Amino acid sequence: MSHTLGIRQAQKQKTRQALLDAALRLLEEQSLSSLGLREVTRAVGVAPTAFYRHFRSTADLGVALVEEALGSLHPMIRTTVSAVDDHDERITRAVELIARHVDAYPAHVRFIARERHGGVQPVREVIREQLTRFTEEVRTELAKDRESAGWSDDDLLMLAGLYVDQMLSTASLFLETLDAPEEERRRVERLATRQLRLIGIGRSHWRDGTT
Amino acid sequence: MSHTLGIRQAQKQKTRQALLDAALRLLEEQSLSSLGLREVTRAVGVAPTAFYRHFRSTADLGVALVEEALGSLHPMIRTTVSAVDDHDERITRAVELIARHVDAYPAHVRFIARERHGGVQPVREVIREQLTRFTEEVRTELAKDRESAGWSDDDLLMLAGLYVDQMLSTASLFLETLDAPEEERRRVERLATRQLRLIGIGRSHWRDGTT
DNA sequence: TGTACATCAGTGAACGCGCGTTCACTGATGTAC
DNA sequence: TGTACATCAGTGAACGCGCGTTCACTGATGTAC
Repeated sequence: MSHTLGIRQAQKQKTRQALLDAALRLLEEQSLSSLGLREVTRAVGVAPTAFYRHFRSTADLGVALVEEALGSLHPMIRTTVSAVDDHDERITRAVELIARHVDAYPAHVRFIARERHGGVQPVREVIREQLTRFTEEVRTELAKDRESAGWSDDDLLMLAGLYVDQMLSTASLFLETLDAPEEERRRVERLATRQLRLIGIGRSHWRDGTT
Repeated sequence: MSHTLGIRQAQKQKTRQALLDAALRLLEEQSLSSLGLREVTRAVGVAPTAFYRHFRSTADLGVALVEEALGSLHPMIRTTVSAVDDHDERITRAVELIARHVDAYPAHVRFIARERHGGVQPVREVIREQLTRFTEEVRTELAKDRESAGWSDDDLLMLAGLYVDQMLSTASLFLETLDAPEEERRRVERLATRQLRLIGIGRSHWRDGTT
């Protein structure tokens, strides 16, 4: 830590983070388009006007939350998809990774699922951009497999899209098992594993006779 | 029409439908949890208090919208999935059906995509129930294929879930192409077709060597 | 190290506004005879 | 067919409340010399 922040900057950061944290908690039970600025400041214990020192609006705060939720996820995706050679091993790892991520950051996952198609346009847009990046990163990793020889970039992107959709859908199912018996969670794990396996089988026989 | 409604009942139905239509239009640019009762009645041109003659709350209206959006879809799904024997033909038909449905009812589709993970619990719940029904219906249709011989009910449900997820994701992509050049729509058509085809290939090789 | 001035995160009062909900009502429609 | 009463979809005034935003402010932190 060579360049320590001044006291003033550090305090500002702290308040900003408190606003983000409070908003995320409030968003577990409502959507961004109904989140009030006063609601957030009340939860933090600062004056309503303090909000404007950090964000222009709740939509602006939402954009910051997207970056907090998805920004740090890229390296993780990358290493998981590429990690192993054995297919079943890779699938098991991916499903476990998703389960652990949902456990660790349930509010972030719920926020993304909710606002991906939510009522706040700039937030939808920035989520879409991040998911596009993810899909392209997955394609890059898939391209490295021996199995991808002869695949067009376009077909690889199609496959990557299928995987990303599948991961989001699985994350959303895991969210619903947070307050459910362990049995439910194992059911979802098994379902997601088989779905990924079926996609993998489709991949390995893609254009078998047509090339 | 043997049992005509009385004048009073007919007028009531008309107002109720006007409220649903106005709400659906307003929901194109916001989510249900921020939709105001006064907003809806203002758009229809009735007094705010008239709202209570039809719905207990905007959440209640949301539940009615889900039934309007998804209730009538079951026979359509059923016939499309089963219709044809040829795989590619079936896929082409399904993708076209989705495209046409999104064209005809964009606001309904957007509403379902938005509120599926939205901030209003009873609405989420009723959407989940409908989607579960769809998945089970798709399983029933898949079970009729010759190809499904030897498949467990559980595996068929897994496959049906994959198809339903895929259809929702495709509908959502088509939504984004409504104001885009025709070229974009054809791109989505092609993407969805290939993804469904890949899943179909996975299906036909499922457990090739393990049974 | 000390002093004088600049910066700026957070304050608190005030505003106008639209919200959901209550209530007693009106008058067209429905029903019983 | 006509009359007397019941029903009930939609009205309009009123309420208390929390909202987003403005503004001049305070006082701790930062900076220049």
